[in-house]
Amino acid sequence: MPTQNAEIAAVFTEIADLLEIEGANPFRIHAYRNAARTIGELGRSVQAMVAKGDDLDALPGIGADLAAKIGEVVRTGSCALLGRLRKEVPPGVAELLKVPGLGPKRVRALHHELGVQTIEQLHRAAQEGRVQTIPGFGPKTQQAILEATAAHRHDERRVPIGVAAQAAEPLLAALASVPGALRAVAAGSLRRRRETVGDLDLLVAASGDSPVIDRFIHSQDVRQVLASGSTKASVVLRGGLQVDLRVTPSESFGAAWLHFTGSKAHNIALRRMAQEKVLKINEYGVFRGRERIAGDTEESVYRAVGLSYIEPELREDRGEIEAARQGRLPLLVQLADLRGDLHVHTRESDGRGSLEAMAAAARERGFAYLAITEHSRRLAMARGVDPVRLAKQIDRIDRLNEQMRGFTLLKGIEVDILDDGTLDLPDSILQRLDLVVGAVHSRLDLPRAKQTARVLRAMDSRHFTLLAHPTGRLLGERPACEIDLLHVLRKAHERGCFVELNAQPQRLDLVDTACQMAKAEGVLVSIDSDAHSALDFDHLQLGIGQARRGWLEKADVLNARSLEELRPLLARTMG
DNA sequence: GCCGTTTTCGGCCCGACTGTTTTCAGTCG
Repeated sequence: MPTQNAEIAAVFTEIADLLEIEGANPFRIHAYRNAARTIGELGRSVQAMVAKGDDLDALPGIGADLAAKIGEVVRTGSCALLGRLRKEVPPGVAELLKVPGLGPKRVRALHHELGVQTIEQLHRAAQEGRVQTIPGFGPKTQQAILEATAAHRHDERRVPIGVAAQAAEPLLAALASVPGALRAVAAGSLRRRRETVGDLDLLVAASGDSPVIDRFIHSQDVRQVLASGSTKASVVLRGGLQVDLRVTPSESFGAAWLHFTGSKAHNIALRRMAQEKVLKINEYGVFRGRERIAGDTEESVYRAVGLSYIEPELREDRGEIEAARQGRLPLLVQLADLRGDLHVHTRESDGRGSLEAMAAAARERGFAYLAITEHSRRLAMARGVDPVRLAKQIDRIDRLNEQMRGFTLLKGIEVDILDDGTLDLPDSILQRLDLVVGAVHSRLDLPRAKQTARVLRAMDSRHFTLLAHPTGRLLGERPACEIDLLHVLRKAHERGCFVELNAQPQRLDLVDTACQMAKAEGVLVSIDSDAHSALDFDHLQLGIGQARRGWLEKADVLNARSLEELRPLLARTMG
């Protein structure tokens, strides 16, 4: 199997991490990170480009040196620089960078002064009070480290769904091409679109003599084979992800898919229903006595127990079985329902595409509108705009809109909600916009009452339209801030404004249960990419998955509205 | 390490906060 772009990106990311701990030139480090991002987001296979002899240094941020290193990684799977760095920095130390509050300097100090090499050891050192003995570390830092490492240990094995989905794609393609394989699909939490995935569960329908398992365990991506039999195999990929593969005959495909999709709680509830009807469900089908009465499709299994088909995203035993029984399952929102995107950046702030390029990309996806929402001045690092620059962009958008037919750019801003709940830009400029997306980027550590009051005050602004990434959480990196979401949602309903489901893979903020809460409170959810390049529109698929887990239907989604329907909804908040 | 030149070396990412200081280093977004 090919060297994935993601693997090359991982090599460069690791190099950057290790260089950082060594205290290398920050711009050199940045070059490696930038290259990792470019390659990770590239729509084409870098390996294929190397094979064709394409000029890699034509890619932005890739020069002669990095192009050569890419070639090296494609050929050998690694590169000499990484090998050298790994010898100099013990394994695990780079992991310490993931602990919130720890950067390269502190990691180096912890390693040199205390010999700490793993998050586990760091946790113990903090518990034993050794961290605060290092110069520059005090009791508060030690306490913060203690809490952060405790949280980190909790879910360290799960990967974000964006990563899992990307890993699954080439595996499924390879499996489907094995002789005798009829169909290869994802199951498990990936198919249920959970925001993080522990193991990848893959299912292949194949004839009995198909060499699916053999090909799978001998593929280049596999680092370790944990188990391998005639119908299932478990392996660990080079990236560390565990993959469980099941092979099933096609007559049992539906039952197997249902079984391995789960969730466990959903399956148990289903089997209980079947028992009442004197039926038995397992991964091979639905049985009455010895007679197999269903199982080739999932629909047939549900039908056999008197239920309509339940979408995978709902299969959590959170009321979906009762809803199916009563025929009141939601008709879940789909990617194709989205008519536009209300949170997007261009290179005017920290995005990478031009206004025109982002508009073209949105249009290409069949969108009717796109809101341009740069950061505001407070976020200086992201080149946030001040009123003067924003006014210029407004004029540019007006001119651009005059040239376009059937597509509209909306004038917006992702304005910072300051510590006291005021907005980072004056009303005089906000009133010229079609929508104002408000976001918290600082002081995510405020106590619940203060954080809530801060956001409520921001919503009091007559121009406030949409609350971006409402909890600020970053998967595996930063927990959600303390905030009373119910209170915020009720305020949003009262003010006629909206909340966002930010579809960035590391955010997916709101969580599924909060989507349900928004729906219950009558607050429309905007599913936005927060795109910083044209490729980021792909993230919307993840947002849709999350929304579906939150039982959202087309009618619950703000940007599933046509422009004509959207305008008055935005206007209502702007008066 | 890349880039863009006034073509071969200097600029690239900056403001605010926190905790630890006694004037600032480290981290974050």
